[in-house]
Formats: sequence, structure tokens, C-alpha cells
Amino acid sequence: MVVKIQVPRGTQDILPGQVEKWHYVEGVMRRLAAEYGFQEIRTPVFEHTELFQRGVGETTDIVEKEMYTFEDKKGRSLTLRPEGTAGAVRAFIEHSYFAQPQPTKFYYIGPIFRYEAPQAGRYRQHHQFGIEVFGSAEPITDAEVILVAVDLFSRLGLADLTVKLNNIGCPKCRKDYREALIAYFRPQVEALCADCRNRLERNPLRILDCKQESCREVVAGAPEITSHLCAECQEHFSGVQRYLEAAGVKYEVDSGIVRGLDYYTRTVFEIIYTGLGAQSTVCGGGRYDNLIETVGGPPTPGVGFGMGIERLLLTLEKTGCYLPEKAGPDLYIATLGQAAKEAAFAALLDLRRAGLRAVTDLMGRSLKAQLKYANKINARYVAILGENELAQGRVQVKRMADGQDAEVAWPDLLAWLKAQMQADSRKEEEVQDDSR
RNA sequence: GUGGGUGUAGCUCAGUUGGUUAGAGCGCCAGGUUGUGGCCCUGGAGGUCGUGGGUUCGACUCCCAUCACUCACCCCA
Repeated sequence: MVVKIQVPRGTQDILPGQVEKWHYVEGVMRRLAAEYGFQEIRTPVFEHTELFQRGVGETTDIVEKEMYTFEDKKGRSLTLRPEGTAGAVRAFIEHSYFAQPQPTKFYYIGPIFRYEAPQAGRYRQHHQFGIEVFGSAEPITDAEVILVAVDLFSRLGLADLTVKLNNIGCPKCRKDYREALIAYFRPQVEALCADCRNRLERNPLRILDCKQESCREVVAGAPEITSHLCAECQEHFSGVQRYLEAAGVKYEVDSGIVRGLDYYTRTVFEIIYTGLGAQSTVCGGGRYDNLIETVGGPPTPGVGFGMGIERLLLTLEKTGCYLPEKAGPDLYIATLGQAAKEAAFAALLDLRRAGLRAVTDLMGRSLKAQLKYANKINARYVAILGENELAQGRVQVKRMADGQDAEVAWPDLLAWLKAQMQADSRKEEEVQDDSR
């Protein structure tokens, strides 16, 4: 060991014990997405930098200071994706999905990169589960997208999340509103923090979700977007709300929800859990009716969300929701003597092909040490194969949970174990039923 | 980018007003006689005390710098 190399700042290894939890939530996500008619798309983790500049917006924090941008050997500017929508949109256009029956419903699961100062619930590489619906401008689509997130949370056993909903208008009404905001804030510039003074001309909408006490007071009296929406946006907004109510989704209208990406139009929403430290947003998304055109496709509306998997897992852990533990093997074969070792080695082949998770000693340990090891790795059953057993064509099998022993004919081991394990899991179910 | 906190064995942490061979618990490895886990007992491996410099007869301990981790601001998933 010369110089200890650690993971890059803000990244982490997902180790055994943790990775099972990832598999579990990813499994729920994939099943759910399929049930809602979404198909998986896998796009590159890096794209041409220009895609994000055009898509996400030049003035956003993400593009201004958070992108991992580099040049490849031919001098092309590439960027590790700082969000998931742009790549999906690019693929939609590149493969002419717009010429297919609409809507197009994609989902993705993968890493996202942002150069930020890491802290609780925030990383430089994190993972998102995201969905996108292209082609539909109907309010029912916005509601369905939100419903996917809400349904996912409820399937994972999560109850105390809050859906915050807002409508930031289309370019037409947003222009009006922008002017109204500037007109409102300009006389009170002195009361705003330095950041917000900056935002005033560039992006006054952002002042609305400033956390500074002084700014919040000023914001309290600011005109609300809702009163500046055009008739179409208003209708759309109430439509979304009607569908959400029809599906029994609880939500709060919050005019402070603005979102940090420029491409949003009309519907924006966040799903938050207060309990993650400073980071409360687990899922955020909205409608982006001009994005596809901006990136070079035909005018096509879209809605989607991104959900942070790390934050989701943190939330599940904090709220005590079910998460799988590291599982040990079904069977450990402890052997005594070379002949037994060889017999076990060969037998494992069949056991594994039958779907059993089965292992044996690779360390040359004594029988006792093998048993200790089997116990430590949480093996469900241990089969003991020594010279005596080999000679008699039998094997001793021990259930580790209670130490119960059985003698089984060596060729019957697989069948016997399968039957036992089935009986075990039936018992577990009964226990669960009783506790209900 | 800015501020606060923390860096001692694989992990969680002790380490007295600076004093000699830096400790514990857990974990790991091996044993506790003939072939049987969890409990108990014994032994062992494992640390340039984050790194570099300074003060001092002497630094894990004090000072400076640096790096890393962490929390927060900003922003977001």
C-alpha cells in the first residue's frame, strides 16, 4: 500500500448488505413502471455538452457550475449527465420516436453527476429513477406522472410524504408574471439578500423559494403566479388537480415550488420528506412543453420526474420501512477429508443448477471452523460430509436456526432440502399471518 | 465557492496537566485433544496516531498549513 486511494469526493461504493436494498427498490420501480406502460431506456452517461446547455438552460446552476465537463481526445466537449431528461429527449428525437404512436413513455434508472459540495443526502454521483411521457399535453398525463411517484412510495410503505404542486405557466403568462414580479420586488431591493438582488433581473422566479428570512418576508406579499396564468394554463392546472383528486392523491398547492431547470412549463411538483437533513426533495418533476423543440425535435409536449434513489433509501430507512437484509446461502457443505471434499465439490454443481445458493469450504478449515464460518455467514443449512457418511452414502444435515439434525441419503439431499425450505417458508408465512 | 465540526487498529471509540514498549470493545485468524456453529476461555495478526512543517530535552497531546470526511449555506434528487 503506497498511497491510499479513496472514492472520489461525493461518490460512494454500494457494498453487499446495501446493494440488496437497491435491487429491491429497483425491482419495485421496474414492475411499477411496466404496469403503467413505461418502457426502459438506457442512454449514455455522457452526452455532448451542448445538449445540456440547450436543454437544461444556460442560466441554471446546473449548467453554470455543476457539470462534469471534459474534452475527449478529439477535442469534443462532453459532459457527464447532470439530469436524466435531456438524454431521453435526445434519444426520442434521434430515433424518430415522434413518428411512432404517441405517447412515448420511457423510464430510466441510472447515475447522475453534479459537481456540488456533498452533504447529507447529496452526492456528486447519485442515482435517479425517472420517467418521461412525450407527446401528450393533456392534464391527465401530468396527473399520471405524479401518480406513478405516489404509487411507488405507497408500495414501498411510505406514508408521510408531501406532494407539492404548482403551475408556473407557459412562456406567455410567465412573461407577464415575470414583469409583475420585477415590478413588485424592485422598490424593495434593499430588503433582499445579495443572491436575490442578482436574481431580480435574471430569474425573479427564484426569489420565491429563497430561504433567507428577510427575503421570505418580502416574498410573502409578492403576486402569486396563479393570478397571472393565462386561461389555458389555468384550465390545465385545474384539470391536473381534478385527476389527482379522482385518484385520491393528496397534494398541496405551493406557489414557492419553482424548480431549478429552465425547461419547465406549467406543472411543476416536488415530493418531499422532512427528515433527511437539509435535503428534503425525494422526487421532483414537471411539464416541459418546449424542451423537445429546443433540443431540435418537432414541437412535442412532455412531462416527467426524477427521483433520487439515495434519498429514497434514506427515507425508507428513517421511517423504518421494510428493506431486505443481506442473505446467507441456503446450504453450506462442510467436509472432512479429501474424498468428501471432492464429492461435495461435484455435488454442488447440481445443487446450484437447481437454484440453491450453495457453497463449501475454500479455506482448508477444520470441521469446527467450517461450522463457525457457516454460522457467521448466516447459512440456513449445513450439510456435513465426512468419511463415514461417504462410506454409507448418507449426509448429516443441520438446520442452523435451531440446530436440528437429520440424516439424509446423499443422492436425496437436493429433494430433501427443497422440501424443507418450502416447509420453512410456509411456517414463516403463518407467523406473519398471526401477527396481523 | 463559503462557514462550522471531526480525523488514533477493519469498525466504534479511550488516551490523564506534553513523558518512555499507544489501549479497550467488537471484528478477523488460530486453538480449548478423537468429526459439529451460536455462549465462554486462551493466543495471534493488525496502527508511519490523516499528511507536512514548527515549538520542545521529549508531541497522539500545543501551533501553523494541507488533505479527507462530515454538517450547513447556495442549489437540488
